Amino acid sequence: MTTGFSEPNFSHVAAGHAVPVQGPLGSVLFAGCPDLIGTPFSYAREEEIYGEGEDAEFVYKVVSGAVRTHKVLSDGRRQITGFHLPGDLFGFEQDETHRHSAEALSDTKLLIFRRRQVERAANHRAEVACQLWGMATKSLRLAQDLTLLLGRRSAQERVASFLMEVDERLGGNGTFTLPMTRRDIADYLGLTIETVSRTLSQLSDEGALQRVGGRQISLRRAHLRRLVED
Amino acid sequence: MTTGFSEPNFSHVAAGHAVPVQGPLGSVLFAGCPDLIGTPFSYAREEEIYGEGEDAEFVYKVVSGAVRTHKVLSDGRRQITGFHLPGDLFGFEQDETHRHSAEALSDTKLLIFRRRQVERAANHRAEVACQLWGMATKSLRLAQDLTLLLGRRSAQERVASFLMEVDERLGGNGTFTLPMTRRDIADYLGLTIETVSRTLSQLSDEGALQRVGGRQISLRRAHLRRLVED
DNA sequence: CGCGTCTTTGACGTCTCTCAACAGGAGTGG
DNA sequence: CCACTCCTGTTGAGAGACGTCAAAGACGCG
Repeated sequence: MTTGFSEPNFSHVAAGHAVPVQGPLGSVLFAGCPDLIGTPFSYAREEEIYGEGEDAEFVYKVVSGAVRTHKVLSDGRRQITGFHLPGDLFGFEQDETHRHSAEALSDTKLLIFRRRQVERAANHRAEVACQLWGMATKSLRLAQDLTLLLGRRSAQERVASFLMEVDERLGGNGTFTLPMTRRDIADYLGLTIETVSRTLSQLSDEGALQRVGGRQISLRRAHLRRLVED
Repeated sequence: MTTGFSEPNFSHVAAGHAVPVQGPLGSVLFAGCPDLIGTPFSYAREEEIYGEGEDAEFVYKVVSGAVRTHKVLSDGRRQITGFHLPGDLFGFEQDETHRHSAEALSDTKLLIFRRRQVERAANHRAEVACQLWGMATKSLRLAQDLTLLLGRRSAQERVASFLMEVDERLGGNGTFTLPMTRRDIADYLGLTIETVSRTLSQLSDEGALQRVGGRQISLRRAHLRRLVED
């Protein structure tokens, strides 16, 4: 099942992390709209891209690196609503302000678009509006998958499901390095870092995966799949 | 319980009531597109509108009544992903099949649109595509709010937040009758019916609300608001 | 009135959280 | 090269919130 990574939002864009980064002028985002050329921009690890409540002036597309978007309560509880990898578009809002925050997981390159320009293009070109509609629909489906995960799945199911999703997004060969900390994982899965850590140890003991250090993981996918059957 | 299987007999209904189309909220859906006239259709309480995995041939707009959409796991665990009230559009998918099920909470009237027709209209008219984009974005925002609720809020916060949301969507005067069962509430909030019931009793004991029978509720909104501050 | 469904309440179990200590790496400076 | 610190991750013990199981009350409907 899906754990809510936002996937590349336009099917004609090459899928996965191995997207060849086209030069800023070669971006196929909003193809056919030469006026919608994104501006390249770089962010350092843990750098904030925008904060909740700020004016939503720009829209962002990941070129390389990774981004998380999240919401926070006043007492510090945090819920990550999505991880965004190369090819993903994020930061769109209906209102004038962002309803969540966005930060770079690692050193990250983005393309930035002026929201007003994108909206104007959508108003005039059905093709662009349909792309945006499709993007929103896809994000919605991912959010609803996450809803099921958070509302009805155990800690073990959440972690197993998460690992399989990461594997898929990062190449799907069963071996990868987690690009985020335990805290990010916990705040995405609605758990604590201790529960995430314990669950990983338990999965390792059961032979569902092998670990090298904290981040590098090899999955036994058949084993994991049995744990999250729906 | 539902015995009647809803099989939208299109031509029959269309013949019966070819009616001008306008939502009760006054919004005209797909204005300026006379070819996008929805067909009225009625569903009984608890009747299935469509099921997970079925072909997504139609899109639906609520005229009166209420609808729930949900996902289920093979062992019966259920997560309601949304309640849809008059004016809401639901049932749109990116793929060819529905990723969740939809049922009528109470006797419900809908407008049914052929998905292909809507998509064709969106492809030609930026105005229509923008409407669809806006509705999808609104649903997305609600889904992300639910994500935070499920991932990081206590049972009391979930129930209190839910009650305020229902109040708002049902007029916002603080007194209303819940249109759904405890099971629906529980499956929406990621809790059990016992926990929902106990939490309601507790809120009542604390003076945060008053109850008449099982469904009718008067909120002390100032009190409730303190419980869900973010 | 009788029956089924929905809701409430109680007793108990358990999964996850909280609090706390410790281990392993990476970076820094002596 | 080693000592030190910071940061992330792991593990343990105990607590607490919510779930499970069970029974009884409330409500609606034929």
